[in-house]
Formats: sequence, C-alpha cells, structure tokens
Amino acid sequence: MATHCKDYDFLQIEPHWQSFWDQTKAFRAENQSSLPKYYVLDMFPYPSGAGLHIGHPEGYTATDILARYKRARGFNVLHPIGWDAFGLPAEQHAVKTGTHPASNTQNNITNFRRQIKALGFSYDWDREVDTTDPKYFRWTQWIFLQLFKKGLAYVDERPVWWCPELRTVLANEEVVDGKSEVGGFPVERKNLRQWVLRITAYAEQLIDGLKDVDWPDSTKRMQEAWIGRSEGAEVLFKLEDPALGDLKIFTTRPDTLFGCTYMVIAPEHPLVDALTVPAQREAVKAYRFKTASKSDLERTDLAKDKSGVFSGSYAVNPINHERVPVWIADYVLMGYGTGAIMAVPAHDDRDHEFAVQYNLPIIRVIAAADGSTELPYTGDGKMMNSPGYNGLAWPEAKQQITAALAARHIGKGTINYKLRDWLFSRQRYWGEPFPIAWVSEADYRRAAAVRTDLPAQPVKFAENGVTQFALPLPDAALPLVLPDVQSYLPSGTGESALANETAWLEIWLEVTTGASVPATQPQPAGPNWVRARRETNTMPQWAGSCWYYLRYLDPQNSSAIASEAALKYWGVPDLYVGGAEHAVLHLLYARFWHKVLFDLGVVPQSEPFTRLFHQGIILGEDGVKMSKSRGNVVNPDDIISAYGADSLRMYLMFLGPLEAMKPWNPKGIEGVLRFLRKVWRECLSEEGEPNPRIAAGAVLSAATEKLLHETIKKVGDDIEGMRFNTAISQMMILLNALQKEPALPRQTMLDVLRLLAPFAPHISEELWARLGQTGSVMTAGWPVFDPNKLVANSVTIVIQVNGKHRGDVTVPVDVTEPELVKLASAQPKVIPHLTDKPIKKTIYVKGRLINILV
RNA sequence: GCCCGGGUGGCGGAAUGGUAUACGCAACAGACUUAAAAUCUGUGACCUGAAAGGGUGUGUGGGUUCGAGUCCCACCCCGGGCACCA
Repeated sequence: MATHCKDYDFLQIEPHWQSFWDQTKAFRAENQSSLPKYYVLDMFPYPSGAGLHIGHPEGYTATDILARYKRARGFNVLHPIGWDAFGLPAEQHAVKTGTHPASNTQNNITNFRRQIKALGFSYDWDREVDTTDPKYFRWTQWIFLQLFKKGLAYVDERPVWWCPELRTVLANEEVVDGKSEVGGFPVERKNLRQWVLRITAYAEQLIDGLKDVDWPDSTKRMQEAWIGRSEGAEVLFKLEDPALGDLKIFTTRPDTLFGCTYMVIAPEHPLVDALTVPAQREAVKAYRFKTASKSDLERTDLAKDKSGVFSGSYAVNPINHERVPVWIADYVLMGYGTGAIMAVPAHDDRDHEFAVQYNLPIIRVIAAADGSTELPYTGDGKMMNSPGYNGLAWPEAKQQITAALAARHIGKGTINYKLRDWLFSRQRYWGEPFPIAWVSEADYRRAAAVRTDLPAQPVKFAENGVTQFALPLPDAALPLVLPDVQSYLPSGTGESALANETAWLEIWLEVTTGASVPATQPQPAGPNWVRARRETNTMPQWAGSCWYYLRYLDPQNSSAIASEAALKYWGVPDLYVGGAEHAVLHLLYARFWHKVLFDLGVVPQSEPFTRLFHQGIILGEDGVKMSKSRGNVVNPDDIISAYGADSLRMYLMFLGPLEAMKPWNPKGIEGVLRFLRKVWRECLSEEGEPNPRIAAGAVLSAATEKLLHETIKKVGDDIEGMRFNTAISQMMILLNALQKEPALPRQTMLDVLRLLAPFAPHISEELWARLGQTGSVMTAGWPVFDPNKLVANSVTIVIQVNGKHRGDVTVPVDVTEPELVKLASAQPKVIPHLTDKPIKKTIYVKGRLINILV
C-alpha cells in the first residue's frame, strides 16, 4: 500500500496517496446514513486562466482539516467543490480569440481541478458542480422562474455604464475615473431595460435573520449597514399653491418639526417644474443641467460643497403653519425616501452646512444636556421652542408628534431602507439566459388562458410606444441554452451578442410547452403558437453562486434542485469559509434566494449559512498584496514541487490566525518541512524501516505522557475553534518532547499520526501504513485523551511579593495557602524581600501563584 | 466624516486578569563530519552590575486592581468597510 522510499520523498508519496483516495472514493458522502452529518463548504472558485491563487488553498486547507477531523470523529461529512464558471474574463477572451467561452472555461477548470487534487483536499468529486453546465443552470433558471411567478422580478429602465468605443456595457468595477478600465475610453450613463429583483421585499427578514447566525460581527454589521433600516415618519407639507397638493417628505426626526426652516427636493423630483416660479426658471434649469451632467462619481466626490437653488415656492409647516421656502439641491437623493426633506439646520450637519451657505434661518429645538449652545447639535436632549412638547426627551416627542400627525392624517410612522432592488441583468453573452420570451398583450392573454404559472401581475415593458409582456417558459422547457454565435461582441445597441442571433431570438413559441421554431419559418399549426422575441439579457455571475450549496446535496437530480430527503438530511452548511470581500453582496443575495425558497417550501430552513468564517488575505513577501505587476505572487504549483503539499498546507495554517492578514515568508515553510521530516524520522529508520525506538512495551515519562494527553485535547479543541496555528505549535512541542524520550510506545506514534492526519494527510497515511497499520489513517478514528492524565500531582507556583515576581516553588497540588506561604517565605530569593516587613495579606491563585503583600 | 479590526523581540506570531515573548523563521556559538548539507545542543528584549542581583519593558498618556498585553478613559498610527440615505 505504502511507497518504499527511505527518505521523506513527498513527490513520490503525495501522488501515491492522492490516487489511492481517488480510486477508493475515500471522500464520498452518502446521502443515506445513520451517522450525524457535517456539511463544510468552501466558497467555490472562479476558474481563471491564471490558475489557483495561494489564497484559495488557505481557506480550503482550513475546511479540509475540519472535514477530515469530523470524519475521524464519526461524522458523515459533506465536503464538495465546484466551479463558478460564468464570468467576464472568459467572455473577453472569447471576444478576442473568437473561440467559445465554454472551451476556455473547461480548460481552466481542468487546470484548477489538477491543482486542487495536488493539494490533497478531501472533496467528494462525485458532487462537483459547474454553473455553466446546462444541467446545473437549468435550476438557476428554475429558481428565477419561481421568483418571477412570485412577483419578485420586474423590468425597469435603469442607468448602466455604457462605453461607446467598446460597444459594451461595463460593470461598476470596470469603470475607473469615468473611463473604461480596458483601453481608457470614456463611458457614459445610459438607460437600458433591466431585470430587477425585489430584494427590498425581504429587507426586514434579511435584518432579522442575522440574529440567528454565527457570523463575524463585522460582517453582520456590514449587512445591517447595507440594508440600512431607519425608522421615522412621512409627513405631508401643504404647498402654498393649493393646486399643487402636498409635498411628502421622509424624516427620522419628526420631533424636530418645529425646527424646520426650509425644505429641499431632489433635482429629479417630479414637482420641480411645478414649484419653480417664473423668476427662478432659468436658475433652476441651469442647476438641473449641471447636476444631471455630473456622474454619480462626481456627485459623491463633490460631497464637500453643498449647492442648490431656490424654487421660489413655499410650503406650510403642518405643526406651526409657518411658511417655509422650498429649495432644490442635489444633496437630497431621489432614490431614497420620498426625494424630499424638511431641513432642520439646527440638528443636522448637512442642513446646517446648506443653511449657512445660503443664509437660511436656524432654529434650535433640542437643548443640549450640558447646556452648550453649539450648532448643529445631534446629541440627546430635551425639547425646546416646540409649544406643547417642551421639556420632553426627544424620543418621547418623536412618538407623540408622529401620533399627532397620524391623527390629522398628514403623517405616519414609516421605515425606510437604503437597500435597493437588485439589478439582475447583464448585457452579456456568457451567462444564464433568462427563460423569458417577450410577446404582445394579446398573445400574453392567450397564454394566460392556458397557463397557471404566470405571476399575479404581468411583467411588461413599454418601448417606442409598444408594450411587450414577459412570458416565462414553462418549467419543462428548461434549460434554455445559449445559442452558438458568430461573434461574442455585444450588438452595439446595448444588447448582448444574443441580439444578433435572429434564428434563436425571433421565434414562434408554443406557450404551453415552450417549444420554438425560428420566426423565419411558417407559423406551426396549433392554437398555442405565438410570435415571440427572446430576452437577450443574461444573468449576473451572482446567480449561479446564489444556490450552489444546495445543488451539492444531490447534484445529479434531474427532477428537482435536490431531493426532499437530501435537503432534509444535509440541510444547510454547518460551516462556510470564504473571503470577507463577499461579506455583503454574495452573502446577501444568497440569503435572499434562500428565504424565497424557504417561503416556497423548497428548503426547510430560513437561513443558508449558520456559521461563517472569513480567512484573511496572504500578502506577498514584501508585505503588500500579491500582484503580477509587483512580482510577489506565490504559485502553489512551485511550492508543492519544492516542499510538498503537506508542507504547504501546514505552513498556510501555521502562518498565523486564519482570519488575519499575514505576509508569506519563503523561509518559514522550511520550518514545517523540518517538522514533517522529524515526524518521519521518529517513525522510520534511515533504511525506511520502523524506528527501533518504537516498542510496544515502551513507557513515556510522566511529563511527556501528560503532554501527549494535553496535545490530544488541545489539537481537537483548536480545530473546532479554527485555531490551526496553535494546534500545529502544540504538535511541534509534543514532537520535541518525544524526541527526547529513550523509547516510544507504538501507540503514542499512532496517536501522533492520527492528530497530524487532518493537517498533513499524505505523510500521515504513509507512516501509518509503514508502521504496519492496515487501512487508512482516516478511518482509524480520533485519539482520546484521559482527563486524569491532565492533572499533575505537583505544580510550580509563582511567588510574588507586592505583585513582583520573586521566584517560584514546586509544591504538591493540594498544598494549602498557609503551607505555601511558609514554603515561599523560606525561598532564598524571597527572604530579602520579606525581612523586617510584616505580611499584611496573601493572595493565592490555586495552582498558579501566591502574592505576598507586605 | 462615520462604523469595524489591529499595534507584543530582527521577522510571523503565543499568552482563562496571574512567570510576557510559547511555537516557528532568521542570527550566533558548539557537537557530529576531511568538508559541506542534514541533524542535534545551547544563546538570544533593554538598562545596570564582575557576578548574584536590581531596574525598565506589549503604540502614547492616564485610571481600576494585590496584580493589566488583557478591563476602563483619552489620544496617535496602520488595515478594512461605508459615504450627502434625511
């Protein structure tokens, strides 16, 4: 079974055991099992052309240690991997070379798979998923259809970055300083028809669910901040011109209503024209033009300077009937709240800045607790200048004023979110096609008569005076696959390359089966054939990664995303490890989809990731982020051939806490290689035979025996707590002690190998076999420590005098305090500090220290 | 600006309020060797002292405590996130 190499020849040992694991399918997880389950998930990689980055094996080693450890502890472990393979680089490569992105993607996957296997990760390769596989994205499309039917998907015109030179739409991250990242061409905002998912409908649930998950606090906070819940009130201000009706504003501080001295509406607000008096018309027009031509970037960049223009109109403050001017300013955003605010310059930084700049009145309505008169004041305090509410604490007044407004039907308590609906379409070729066909209203009605799976409200879109209706393909027609195209270049009109594929795009559609023929052919006979145009947008890369953790449960299932039994047995991942860069988007989107699937009864739990951990970033040797241009990139292939996969795995874990950002030290890995060689030498002689020092009858010294049991305990605890660096230190300490023992009990070395196996599986398998054990070390269980062996019968107590360390003394564990004080006082090093000084008090920390106060 | 996380030897880092610097890297000295590699042993914060010892030390300044790297307050620096969200 084992190799026969004399020395620790990892280049021979590692491939040997990798093929053993492959052939025996050692890591296959069974869907039917009486064992408790443990599901440990990695964020699956995008298979880029550059191959594996050193950051991948960092997180993947951590989860692999957990997976192997949990198997040893008797769990049925699900540890899968797959490929998040749709994405921009593959498409750009296709545009450049004209080859299908699928072929390039498959090449990259082959390389990634080779690299990952070379690291010895214990993935169940029978469960590999690939988001670009039609058998997979069939279910991505299916989930989209469920959202669509639930009314959670709609179509809207939204601004996107458009680069005329590249004839393409760019993602935010592809635009740098108002220019395309590739080529540096100017980009502009362009309104295009987009699919949008109504994630805001789940805002409240997405906040609530965070209470129940074991995630890093910082990630929870980031999601909370992103969702941005704020409680306040909507208040109606009457406009002086009764013909214009009311101006509705949102405020979180209705209690400051008496301090409102002006109003602001966003430049895009629908009432701007109506509110602008003739004398202000030119100024307002100029201001709107100026703000409209600012990009979003500039608008936030120029955040320092407030600007605005008076509309010439006035509103009436509903609480005191004061006349307040209405201004137009771009510090108020149309996309949040109602696009209009009441300005309270005394108690809001932005309003204060604006009021000072345009010389608007400032009225204080909250008194500072410390009596200070500095403005703006945003702290706690009691109401003032607010007849009927003076003296109240402001949260109290907030409630009362909101209630008073509600009673008069001119306001109500509301909750606003910063979270926006999710822009879900891309004008790309290389993504999941939307299983949607656009038809006329009449044809949609015909479909509605024979289909029961349409949304309550039809999704429609008006363009050039024609309204098109979105007709979903029936579930049975999935997957809708990408057609082969002549060119991967976008159409040039803002649509994807799919818009040029007339035969795929323009079709006759059978509305009940989803069957289609090109529109150039005669309309097939039958009552349900209608003229349709397919959706040319594709889904963003997030789509496939939103639910892959569910597909792993039952990846071959062709009738559901996974069987009910699999969903019930495996549930959701017990541990999810991946980079903090996904703290918001991926993790929020996946939670959203999961909650929708939960509401549909597809999955049995409401949260997908119960325990989350972010691995830190590994920096280059020079302490800065690894990048090709800096030439500080570490390639896993090179490290494996020079030091072996076991050393790489060990070193990645030994570098420091998993969550920390830490620099790579090329010398450091030699330390763990030396350690592995030391383990090898303790097990085997120079001839590669079992080390004669190992004997069945050998006995460890008491101290080393204790250390062994401590190590078994600590390694187990540290793995569970994901403190792999200290687990490795402890094993090093143990090995250093074993090395000094005159002889080693065979069982001790077997325990060491079982402890080491999750970290360095290849060498552990090899030595396990070479010591004459049959079967894999992984199936040998986890060593058990004896709690009785952890307690020593004597301890070393630190002696302090007045809190200063003055020596130590070794005493029996059950020593009493008076005895100890006596022993301590007799210590030669202690005596000088006690002479002529009466002992006032002693403090004894059991088993640790005695502090004598004189 | 706001919200997080973090500052410990030459370096990565360790330390339930209880011997600061475990473990590893680098360095130096020694053993083995003709030699080298490998391996093993030892030394390793600073000041003072011949030594024993004494004193000072975990970003800075205060505080709580018998005792603080650890808890509290203020500040400085580094990293991450958000950014006119009313």
